[in-house]
Amino acid sequence: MVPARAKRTATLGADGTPRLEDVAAAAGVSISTASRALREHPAVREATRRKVRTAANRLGYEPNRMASALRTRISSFVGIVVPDITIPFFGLVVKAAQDVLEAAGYQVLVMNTHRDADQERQALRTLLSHRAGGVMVATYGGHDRGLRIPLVFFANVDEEAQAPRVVLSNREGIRLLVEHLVDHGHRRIAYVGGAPVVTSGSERLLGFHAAIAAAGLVDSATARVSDSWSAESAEVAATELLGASEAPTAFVAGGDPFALGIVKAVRAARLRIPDDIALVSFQDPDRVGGILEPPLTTLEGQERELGSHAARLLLHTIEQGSSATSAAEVRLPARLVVRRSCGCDPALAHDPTDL
Amino acid sequence: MVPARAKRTATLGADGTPRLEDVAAAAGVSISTASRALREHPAVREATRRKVRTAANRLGYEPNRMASALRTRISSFVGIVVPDITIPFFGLVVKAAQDVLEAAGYQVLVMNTHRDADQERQALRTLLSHRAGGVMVATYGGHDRGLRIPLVFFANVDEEAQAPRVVLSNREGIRLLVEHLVDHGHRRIAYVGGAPVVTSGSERLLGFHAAIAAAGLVDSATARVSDSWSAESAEVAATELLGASEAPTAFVAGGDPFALGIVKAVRAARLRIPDDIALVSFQDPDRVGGILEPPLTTLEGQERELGSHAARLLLHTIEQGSSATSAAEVRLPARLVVRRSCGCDPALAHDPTDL
DNA sequence: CTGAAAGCGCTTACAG
DNA sequence: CTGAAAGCGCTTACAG
Repeated sequence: MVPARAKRTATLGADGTPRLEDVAAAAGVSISTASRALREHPAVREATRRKVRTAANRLGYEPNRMASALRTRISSFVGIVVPDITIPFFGLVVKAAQDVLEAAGYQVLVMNTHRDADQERQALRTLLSHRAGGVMVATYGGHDRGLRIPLVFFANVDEEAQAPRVVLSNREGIRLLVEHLVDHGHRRIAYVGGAPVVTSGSERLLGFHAAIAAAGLVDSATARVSDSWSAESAEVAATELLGASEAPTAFVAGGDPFALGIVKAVRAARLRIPDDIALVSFQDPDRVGGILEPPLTTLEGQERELGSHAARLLLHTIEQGSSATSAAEVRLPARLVVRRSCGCDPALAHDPTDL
Repeated sequence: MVPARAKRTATLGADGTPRLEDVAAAAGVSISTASRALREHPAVREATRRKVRTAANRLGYEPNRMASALRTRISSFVGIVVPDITIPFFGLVVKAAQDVLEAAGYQVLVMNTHRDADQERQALRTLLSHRAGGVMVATYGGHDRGLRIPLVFFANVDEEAQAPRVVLSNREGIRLLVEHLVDHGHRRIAYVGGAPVVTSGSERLLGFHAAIAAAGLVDSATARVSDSWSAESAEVAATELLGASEAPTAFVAGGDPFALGIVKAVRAARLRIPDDIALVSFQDPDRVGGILEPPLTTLEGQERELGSHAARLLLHTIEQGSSATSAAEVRLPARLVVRRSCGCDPALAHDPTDL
């Protein structure tokens, strides 16, 4: 004879976790009823619901989302594809996106591509194999336009693709930076930024050329560009520019690593910022604030806005189904944050034209 | 009559993606054979294999990993639970772990707990519902000891739990830092670090008291502690300590935000590092290097080692099954990196006792 | 070497 | 209000 207790012990699933079947058995109802009760289906008597919930709690039942996703065809995943999650900019964007995506019930799969189109392709395949409900990507060119997943681009975009996107005001931002230097009286302004192989590289570079032209300055080979987005490459470029005969009096950095490299080059040349050389940057390498001396005049960081906007846009795109594949574009406005590296003393004046 | 082409067009699965069934039909074989062919099963004729592969490629077939995971009971997920992925320390650890985990065929689900035990519990439940094969956690106390998932702790550990762990040499590291200051001749040394609610907080604090005692110094309420791990809290604490009658001549920071707060407090007091006040830190807030002036004497960063060790340990634990739940502990050795904030001039001498 | 059938853990029309 | 049955897309003994 089997002891009474043994009858109570549920026969767990083969993987050791209790299944719906075990909950149903423990509650003395059918599997269908157990399923409905747990998902608050209205057509379940309150008493039954309670019985089932109690059993589920007692067994520590946690529904298998792989199984329910398979059955309902509702994915619980969304992918985010970035060059590298340890780059602070992307880390912050991903975090902001993750917060809204998780609130919507999705689990986020973050994939790093290391700025490599092949790895991006691979990441997208992996996401497809997990039947991600949608994907956010900051592209390096590796996505396949025939991909059958709702997709939104952020930061780095494939211009040709028919997909919604949310981007920074790259050109406009660089223009604000250049104009500010011009207001300070600078005429020989150099640019060090990312290579135009990706949106953030190309739009900022274009923006620099346009702004220089608009200011009526001569644009004489003072733009340097790097594939690696490294401080080292920027340091080399800035050192070279500083050593030229007609050396620049001011630098525009096309991103935080570039600003850092420029700072190092200027220090190595025993020059001072802003006294000898002015510096403004698209992004601030000193994200926590207060480390870098002097603090940099930059654009306002918009990682959170970028991430949450892109996430909401993706959610929207997923809901739409494949019906409306309009290529909505959200462009976040650029705002200048004046600090000291440009030559301003924010404590005294906010408008550099007052100087 | 159906046109010939229609017969070729596979009937896709209800979610629009081709299924194994579609590949099989296109290749003119059974579903079982298609499955075997795609997974390189030896008992499949080369010609058949080729037919199937061709069909799969033509259709853009990507196996549904949810379905295969369900069938094989082999999870494709592993979870990593951290306080906040945007904290550089955790970002780097996660990245390193992700690299080894992905190489082993897993997808990584990163969960943020915001230093909240309840959110940690919730994260673990979510991971369970996705039938993660294992979990790496830097705990804030929210994990359930009855959790049925292979688990390894990293950085922040539950001492009571029976689980493998990989941690920094917190005590030893702080001792190296304190001893170095003592070698510089300091006698009034203050500590600002994290609250002892988590391993990195408690072990470092304990390490400070022990090191001070070992050096024969008086330990007079010069240790300040913060729950928030914020630079702001450290700035307040350091300002207070600097204003005291017997003000410290040197600070030990229990983590990077604390170092930053101390730097700010010292600057605000118009004191210089290291001339007026020496500073050493468990971690370097200037991760890219070269921003902070003077560069900080710290311990060597071990994020990559921590991440990859923990990942490998988890992989090992998963393989073992539930059989061997030994609580292996890996403790990474602490190494001092002498820079300038302690008073050393690394260009002149590496051994401070030479000064 | 290949195929038919069972089953992983769920959900949901369809009956009752 | 509840249950039996089919099926999501796979894999894998079991026959042949």
